[in-house]
Amino acid sequence: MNTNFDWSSVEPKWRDRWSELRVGHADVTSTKPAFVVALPPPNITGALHMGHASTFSIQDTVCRHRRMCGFEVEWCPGTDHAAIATQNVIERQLADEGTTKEALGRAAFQTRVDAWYEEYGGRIYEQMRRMGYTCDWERSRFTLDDEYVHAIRVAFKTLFDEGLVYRGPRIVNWCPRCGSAISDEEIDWQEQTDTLYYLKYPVEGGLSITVATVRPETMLGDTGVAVAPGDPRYASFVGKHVTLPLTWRVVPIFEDAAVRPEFGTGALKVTPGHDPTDYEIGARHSLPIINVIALDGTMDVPSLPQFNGMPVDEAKIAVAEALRQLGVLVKEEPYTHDVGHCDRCGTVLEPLVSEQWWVRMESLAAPGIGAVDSGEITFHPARYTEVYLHWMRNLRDWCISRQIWLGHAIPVSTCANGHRFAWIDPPTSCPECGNIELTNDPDVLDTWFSSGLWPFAIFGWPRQTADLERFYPTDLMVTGRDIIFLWVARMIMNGIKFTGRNPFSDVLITSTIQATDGSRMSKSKGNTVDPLDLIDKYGADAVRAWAAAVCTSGQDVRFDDDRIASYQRFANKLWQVTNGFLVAKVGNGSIADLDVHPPKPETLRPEDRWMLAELAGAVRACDAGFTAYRFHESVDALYDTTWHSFCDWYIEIIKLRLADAGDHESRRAAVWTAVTTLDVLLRLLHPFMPFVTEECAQQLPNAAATLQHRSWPEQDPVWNDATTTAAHHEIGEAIELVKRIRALGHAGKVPRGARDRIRVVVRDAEGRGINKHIARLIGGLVPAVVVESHERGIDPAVVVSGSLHAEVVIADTAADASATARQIGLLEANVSRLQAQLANPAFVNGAPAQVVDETRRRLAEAEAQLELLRRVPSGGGIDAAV
RNA sequence: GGGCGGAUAGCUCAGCUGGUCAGAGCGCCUCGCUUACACCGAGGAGGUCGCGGGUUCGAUCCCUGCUCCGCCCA
Repeated sequence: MNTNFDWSSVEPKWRDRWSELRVGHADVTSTKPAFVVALPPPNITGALHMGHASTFSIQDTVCRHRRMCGFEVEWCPGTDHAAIATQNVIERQLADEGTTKEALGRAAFQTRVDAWYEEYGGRIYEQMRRMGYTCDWERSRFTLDDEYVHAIRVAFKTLFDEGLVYRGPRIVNWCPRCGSAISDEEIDWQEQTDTLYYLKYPVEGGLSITVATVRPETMLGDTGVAVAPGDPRYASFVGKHVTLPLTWRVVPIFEDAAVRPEFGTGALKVTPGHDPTDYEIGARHSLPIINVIALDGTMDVPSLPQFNGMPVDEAKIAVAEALRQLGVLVKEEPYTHDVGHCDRCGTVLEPLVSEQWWVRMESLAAPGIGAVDSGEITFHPARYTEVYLHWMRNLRDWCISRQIWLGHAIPVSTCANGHRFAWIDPPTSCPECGNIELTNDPDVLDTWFSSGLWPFAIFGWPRQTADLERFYPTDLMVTGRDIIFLWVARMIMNGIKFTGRNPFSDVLITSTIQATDGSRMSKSKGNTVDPLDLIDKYGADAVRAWAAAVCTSGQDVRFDDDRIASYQRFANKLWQVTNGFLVAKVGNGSIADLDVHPPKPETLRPEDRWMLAELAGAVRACDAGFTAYRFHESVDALYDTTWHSFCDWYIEIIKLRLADAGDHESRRAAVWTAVTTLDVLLRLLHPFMPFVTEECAQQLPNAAATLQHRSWPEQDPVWNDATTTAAHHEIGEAIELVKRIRALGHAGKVPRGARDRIRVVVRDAEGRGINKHIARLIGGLVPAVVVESHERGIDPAVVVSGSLHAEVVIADTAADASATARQIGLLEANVSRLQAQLANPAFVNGAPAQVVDETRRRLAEAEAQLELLRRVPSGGGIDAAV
């Protein structure tokens, strides 16, 4: 018989149960207050990775919590068509088959895509179910759904008609492999070491000026040389002209603030056609733009056939060599810098000017800034507020067109008469002139354009659906910080623009999961961790609890097997105390035997109230964690209370009472307290560890079909009343005393069967015996016999805890004075420190009275304890005090 | 170049608005297979809280400089 928690058999059972009960489904007609989360849609053909596991787990935890708090929770899941990523996959497949998408044609290519979606689509949903997520699966959305496409077209047409979307030539980040523009936010910057070339250009009047560049091949497209304003080295050059070698073009020297005088020589070659900064400089000085690099990443310089058609890498060498021949290349040195790569395929990006669709951001950004600036939308942790605002205040127009085949076609057509118009339903004629010869725009939309509509498009916008009415705006957005710009910002701007409302009120940015060594997890490095493997190894509960315990501090988190394992052991501990102890032992194997009629408060023993007070603390800490989005505080408090307060102390304390069948009233109070405590803890833990808590709760009396139907625990007045507070203090002292007795070298090592060799006398501060109940309780916890007095002439070891102290004697063994001596040493150090503090008039006068009083109290207590420890062992006459 | 975050026990990390805040988990050492749990229990060792200044009666916690990591923006 397996005596441990077996998640592999328990998890499928509860997944099915939650599904049957439609736990995740929200009733649009419910009268409960709504709590809504829009799941950031993962790629439809992707696999669950650690980033998903952490952000999704937290969303599920919050949703489960809110359900128990009485909210109608809508957690709407969905998937993204991931155009570039999917197209890359299909293209690789085609390459393996020795063909290309162009050879295949659009229609056949689409068939391949559909087959791919068919085969792998929805796989991630299965993986999410394995994590125990309670999304509203019945409302799941896909960004290629007809209804969603409709929303995208309406949004686009609105922007188009208002002039907020335009088409025009501008510099873009071009991926030669994908054959498409990508946005600034999709650049993967990688550090690499190249050569910095110093080129000495002739200047009119026999002078020369030297520029530094890592891209000599672009000099074929240079149209100027810039220096920093007021740079004394070049003051006399400004206004003169340079004759560029090779092209023999004559270009001006001028000043521009973008030039960093300390870089290179302080003179910058300006290539508006192939560098974003240069493009802006060129615009400021009306420089011509010359394209010298084609869309396929080869040189496009027909007038220089020796370079024309050459890949840029080769051209760089060739141009440098040609310049060297001319004596223009005067110096080379290694140079390390960041180079932009396509974050989808890793190809080095080529900045170049091309015709694209753009969104004017200014008027969209302003209200998006206001919503966060005013506090209507709150970021957690708060420091991301500034990150967001800084980005929003420096927005450039957003390139939304992509030259790929897969995705949402840009809903724009042009008629034979040149009228260009946006449409919602595919048009048959020009709305302006009726012409029926229409040409559709060949580009597709950036996927972030479509997913930026997510929080309202999922509920049917632009139609005024019941869902939209009920569930929008949403409440919480949980995601990683890498997509604050790509996504969160766009959702906020779009939400305000199209619905007039903020799409959510709170944004929780979770930490990034790093590899064990602190490096970035990536497939190419081969250091990724598959969450499904973790589930197999430790159970979904452990993975989820770990995610919650670790992923909300805002700091990056290193993956840690051992830490996850600790939550797996915790799940086992919960299962053991429930099934192995309460049900099997206390209940004699049957729930029915767990007599849990509420006892009269006066029959509760101090230790019962101690447990309830600890429980109250757990509820408070757990609630505080949820409120502040600091879930590790919740998890830590629940872990500690469950394992240490409940299992280590309370259960151990009541074992004697439970064994005493004669005292029904006491037994009932203990069973009730234990079951009540466990029931509350299970409910508190359920959002974090849903499987094991369901399994355990099912073993308790009056179980509901699922903990999701139970209410969130609220504190009972009894947990916090004066009697309980006093009991908490009293038992706390007793527990501390037990720890100190155990810490006596001998006591800890005496075999349990020989406990009568150790005798303990427990007394209060005045040296009187303490009440029998507490004495018996202590006796049950230490391997010793508690007696009323020692025989004359034996020196006991003494330990002290608050108002209690214990004198310990071990038969046939000299008293271990070292523990006592050590405690004396600690107390002496403490006393002198506190005395010094109180002797300082600046402290007594300057510190708050409360702090001074507390310091005095601690000093008095330490002195009293010290006095006791010094007196008793040497006094010898222990029994005289009785 | 600008900005943000981090530097606390051997490891991974908690420590919210300065006054028991020096903690947890894992690892390690010593005991114990005690009738829920060896996926366990009891006990223990281990840190001048990166370095230098400063503010304060008092700083891991505030300010400043420095060093070393990581990230973002340019």
